[in-house]
Amino acid sequence: MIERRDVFQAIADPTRRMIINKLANGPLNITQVGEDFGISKQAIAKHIKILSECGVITVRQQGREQICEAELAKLDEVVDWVAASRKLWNQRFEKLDKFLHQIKK
Amino acid sequence: MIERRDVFQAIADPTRRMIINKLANGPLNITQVGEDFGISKQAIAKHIKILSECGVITVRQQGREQICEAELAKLDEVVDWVAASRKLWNQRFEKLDKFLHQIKK
DNA sequence: TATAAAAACAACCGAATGGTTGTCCAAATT
DNA sequence: AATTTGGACAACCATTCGGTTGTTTTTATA
Repeated sequence: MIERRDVFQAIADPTRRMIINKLANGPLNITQVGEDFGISKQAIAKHIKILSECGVITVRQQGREQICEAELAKLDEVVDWVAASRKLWNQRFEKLDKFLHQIKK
Repeated sequence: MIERRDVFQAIADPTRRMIINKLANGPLNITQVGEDFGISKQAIAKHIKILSECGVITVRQQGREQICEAELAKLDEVVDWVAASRKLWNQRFEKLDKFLHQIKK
């Protein structure tokens, strides 16, 4: 098994997606991030760690608090991959069109 | 842990992303999909199952073969989620702008 | 100063993940 | 008719995942 820890894995978990959505409204410390999720603060901290390792969020120290901020530019990687897949798919139909056009003559 | 089996999980694995890319060039049977990956056909079949359960590909029987075809429209869910997160993020700055504009008067 | 709060560190747990091998069946091919 | 081929089914395995609890350290606050 290869080392996986990328944006795709970061957004695979629904709790992490919710964390990203929460942070999209503005920076929060870990305790604030964890509010309203029914899980322990430690579990949240682990998600935060994964998200920051993947570059989807950044974390900075401020006194005793750990402030988390969304880095939504990282999600470009995901959108780019989808776009590239779509391009391949469309090219496939273009090729078919060209072929059909050719045999019609 | 809740039952997770959605598009986000489907594209989380790099092998599955490569399968999607391969199928974006046109339909293939399971054996063909598995070529050039260094893993067993059974492992590929499992990935195919997950992808089809998530609606990212469709599988149809044709004689003794199982033909897989990409359903890239399903990836909209991912793009939509990213877009929604971005929207929140942008609104955040708009609010800040409005606030700064207000205190300047 | 005593206490509460934020978070790190560590150990543990059950379930899911990604992979393997072996057996078997049905459809093609020879 | 015999053999190959595509794939299903099942059992197994090590690792990762998402979560827990308990302890400790540091920073605020009453």
